[in-house]
Amino acid sequence: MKPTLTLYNTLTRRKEEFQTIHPNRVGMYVCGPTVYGDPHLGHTRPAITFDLLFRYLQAEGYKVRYVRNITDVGHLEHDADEGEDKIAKKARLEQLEPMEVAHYYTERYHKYMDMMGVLSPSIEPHASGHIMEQIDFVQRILDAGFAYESNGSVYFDVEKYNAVHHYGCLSGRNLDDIVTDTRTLDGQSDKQHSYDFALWKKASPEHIMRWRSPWSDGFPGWHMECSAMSTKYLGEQFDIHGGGMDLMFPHHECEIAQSTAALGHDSARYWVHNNMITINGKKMGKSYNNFITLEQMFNGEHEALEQAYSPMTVRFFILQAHYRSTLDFSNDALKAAEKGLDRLMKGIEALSKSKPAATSSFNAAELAERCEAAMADDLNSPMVISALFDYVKIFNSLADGSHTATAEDLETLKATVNRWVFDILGLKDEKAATAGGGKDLVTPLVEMLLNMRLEAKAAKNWALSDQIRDQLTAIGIRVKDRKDGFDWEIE
RNA sequence: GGUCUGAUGGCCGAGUGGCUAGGCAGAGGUCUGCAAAACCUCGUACAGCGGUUCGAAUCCGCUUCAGACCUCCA
Repeated sequence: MKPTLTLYNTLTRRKEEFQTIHPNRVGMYVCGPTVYGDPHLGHTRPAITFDLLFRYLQAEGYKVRYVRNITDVGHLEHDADEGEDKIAKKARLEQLEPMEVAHYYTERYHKYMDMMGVLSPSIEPHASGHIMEQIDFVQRILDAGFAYESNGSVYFDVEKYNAVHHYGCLSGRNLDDIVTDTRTLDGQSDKQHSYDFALWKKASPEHIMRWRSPWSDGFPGWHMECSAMSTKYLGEQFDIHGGGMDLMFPHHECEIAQSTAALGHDSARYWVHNNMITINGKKMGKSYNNFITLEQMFNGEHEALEQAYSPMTVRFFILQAHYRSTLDFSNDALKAAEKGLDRLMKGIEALSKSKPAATSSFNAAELAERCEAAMADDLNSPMVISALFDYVKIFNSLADGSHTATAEDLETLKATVNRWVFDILGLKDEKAATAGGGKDLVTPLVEMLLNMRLEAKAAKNWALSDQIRDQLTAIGIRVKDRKDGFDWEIE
C-alpha cells in the first residue's frame, strides 16, 4: 500500500492530501521565466522542483498535463504608466526586435534546462501567442463588473472585488494592510486606487509591442497571461499551480483575483511554492544583481566560483534540500554535493556489478518503501536521498560479501534505483555518459596495461606495478585494486 | 513600518514531543606490498531566556539575529 501524497498548499498553509479533480489525471500550471536574460541558478529551483513533481506524478501513474509558460510580453518594470516592458527594454538596449530577444533567451533557457535533466513540459505557451485569449479574459472580468476602463487601459477593481471575495487570501494579507503599505507611485495614473492592477495597458506611441483590442492599441497586464493560458489549456479548474515564493504577491494573488472575478472561483486547487536560492544569505536574483548564470556555473567563470560545477551537481545540490526551504549557495556546499553525487553513482555501479547469493542479509524492499514515504510527504527529496545513501553502503558491501543479496533482491534494488534515482530524481551518471565513446576505445588498452600490472604484482615487482599505476593516474585514469583484480575510472 | 518565514554539530541540510537523518570535511580502525576505493567506529548540534510536559531541537511566550514579500524578481 503506497502512502498518499500530501502537498503543502499555500492557500491553507498546511499539508493536504492530494486528490485529483479527474481520476488519474493531473493538470499543473507553473510560472516559467520572463525571457529577457540568461537563465541563472535561481531559475533552476522552480524548474527542478516542479520537474520533480512532474516526474513523480508520472511515475505514480498519473497522466499529467504540465503547462509552463514563457513570459515574452506584458511584464512591466513598474506597474505604472511609465513602466516599460522588459522584453521591449532589452530589445531597445540591444537594437533587436523584441521577438529576437525573447527567442534567443527562450532557446538559452531550454538548452540549460535540458542539460540539467529538466523535462520539457507538456505545453509551453507564449504570452505573445495568446493575446486574443487574454483580451477575452479581460472582457469577462469587465462583464462581471470587477474591472473598469480608464483612458484606454483596463484595471482590476480591487476594492469592489474585495467586498465580495478576499483579496490577499494567498499571501495572508488584507486590503487594509495593502492600502497603507502600497508605495505611492509618481505620475498621473489612470488607476482609481494605487492597489488596482492593469489587465490591459494602452501603449504609448513609442511602445513597440502592441496589439489591437476593444479598448486601445496596447498589451496585456503581466498577471493576465497565466489566468488566460491556464484556463485555455487546463480548464476553469485544475489541480496544481506552482511557482516561486516571490511570485506569491502580487502575481499569484492577482491571478486568483482575476480567475475568481471571471470564473466565479479560483482555478487552482493546490498552490505550491518553492523557496529561493540564496547567496551569502540573500536571495539570488535580478534585483540584487548577485546571480550566477548557469553558463557560469558550468564553466566556472564567475568571481564567486572556485571551480565549475556540472549540471547534475547543481541538480543534486537542489534536490538535497527540501523545496520549501531556502538553499544557500556556497562553494563548500556545491563541492559536497559533487562528491556525494559521485558516491551515489559509484554505489549504483557497485550494485550493477554485484553477484547474487543464496540469501539476502537485509531487507531489499525497504528502500522503495522509504523513498515512497519520503516523497509522498510533501516531496521530501532529501529524505529520499538519505535512504539511498544508506543503501549505497550496502551496495558497496556486496562486493566483499559483508552483505549478500539474492538474484531476485538484486533485481528489486536495481528497479528501485532506476525508478528513484533516474526516473524521479532525474539524475544521470555524467561520468559514465561523458566517458561513453571514449572509454570504449580506451578500455582494451587500459585493461591490457592493468593485466600487465597484475602480473607484475604477482611477481612482486612493485616498481613496475607502481609505475603503471602512476602513469595511468597521470593521464587521468584512477586505478582501484580489488581482491579479484582491478577497477578503473576516468577522472 | 506592515505581513510572513526561519535560526540545527566545522560546512550543507533533514527531522516537529521519547527512537541513528544523510552528504561533505575531520579523528581512529579494517583491508592492502604501498596507495586509492570500500567498510567499521567516533563527534555530549539543536540562537538565548522562561513556561507546558514523566519527557522538547520539536508545543507556548518573550528576547536577539537573519531572510522573504509589500516595486520587477524563479
